[in-house]
Amino acid sequence: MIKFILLGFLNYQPMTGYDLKLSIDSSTSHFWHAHHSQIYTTLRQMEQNQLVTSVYIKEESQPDRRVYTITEGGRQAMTEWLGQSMAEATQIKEELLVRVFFSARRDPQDVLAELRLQRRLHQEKLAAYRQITKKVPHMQHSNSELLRDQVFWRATLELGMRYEEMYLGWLNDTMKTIEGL
Amino acid sequence: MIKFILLGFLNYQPMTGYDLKLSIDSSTSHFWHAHHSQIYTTLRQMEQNQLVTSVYIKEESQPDRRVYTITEGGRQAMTEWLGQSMAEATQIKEELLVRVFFSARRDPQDVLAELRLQRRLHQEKLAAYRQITKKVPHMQHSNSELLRDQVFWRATLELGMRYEEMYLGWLNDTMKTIEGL
DNA sequence: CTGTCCATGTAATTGGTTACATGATTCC
DNA sequence: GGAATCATGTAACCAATTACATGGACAG
Repeated sequence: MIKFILLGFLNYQPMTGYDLKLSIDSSTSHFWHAHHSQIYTTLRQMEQNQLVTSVYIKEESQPDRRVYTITEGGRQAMTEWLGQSMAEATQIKEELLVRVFFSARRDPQDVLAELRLQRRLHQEKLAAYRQITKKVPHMQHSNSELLRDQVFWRATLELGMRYEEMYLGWLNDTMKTIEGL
Repeated sequence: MIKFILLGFLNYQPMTGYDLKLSIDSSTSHFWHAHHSQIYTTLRQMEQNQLVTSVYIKEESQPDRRVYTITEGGRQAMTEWLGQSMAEATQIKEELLVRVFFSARRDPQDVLAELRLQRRLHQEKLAAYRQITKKVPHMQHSNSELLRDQVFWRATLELGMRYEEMYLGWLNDTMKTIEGL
């Protein structure tokens, strides 16, 4: 999966592993994150499979960099991947729900404390999303290609925000239910 | 993670790997699923770590079964795990959002078709959740311990439903946005 | 006679996380 | 003097998926 995120970004412009890590952290990490170790190793694999090429650039007074460029084969692989629609809905993996599921025998006060902590964390996430949304419109007067991209980027942000709002509502209601026990 | 789901169920009663698979499929799979291969191998590991014990039961005219029972150590491990609250919010992994993020250059009709397909899948999920909720109240007149469990089970179901509703709303709105391009 | 249910496992591989490891520059 | 930024990698490990493998009972 991370392979296609890397191809997606390299399709815009050549980049180093480090740049890619920054790009991911500030955009797709909300729905798909990666550690630098995985990024570097995946890029190497992709080079072996001729999806990208790389040049090693010696710098003075700065660390050397390895710049990756997407190949025609890489573009094809990306187009092909986007070409066939996902045929299933993603299955959720939520550790907190596992914990809630088995929480009947726990001290309700402990459960409430945990949910309160989660509420704080999700409030922070929501606030972070809102910060990003404020920044995106600044690019409004750019070319139409970027404008098109922004529509789709915003859509992903939008889901992130609705998710956090939904989650916060659920946390509050669940806390009320537990208080009423 | 799957370890604690298995401990959680075995805390109710002794079970075989097969039973555990069925239990997971009909309950926690909405927020944490597992293949039978993982369940069987994890149970073996857990036995080595003395969290569970097993007895092999020879059956006639039915397949033999291996019944697992939780140990005192297993109970402790579960209590300890529940004891320390999660300190982070779970990070989402949504393949569809990766696809949407990089969909600006795709034919909008293809994107719309994909989202429509997703809508159908999520509608089915929501319908399935609603079916389950209808069945749970049947156990209303059971003992208070089970009743307490049900509160927490319902809470997880509730998040599942809200999630699907939110997702469907987002799909519809995103489709509208794309149609307007 | 075909498919589904019951029931259990192993093996291979991929994907992802955590830890280890280095080193210069710049800002406070 | 210390922390943060830039920049790249390897190694070990754990978790999870997919595929391989078997076989009787029973219902349609």
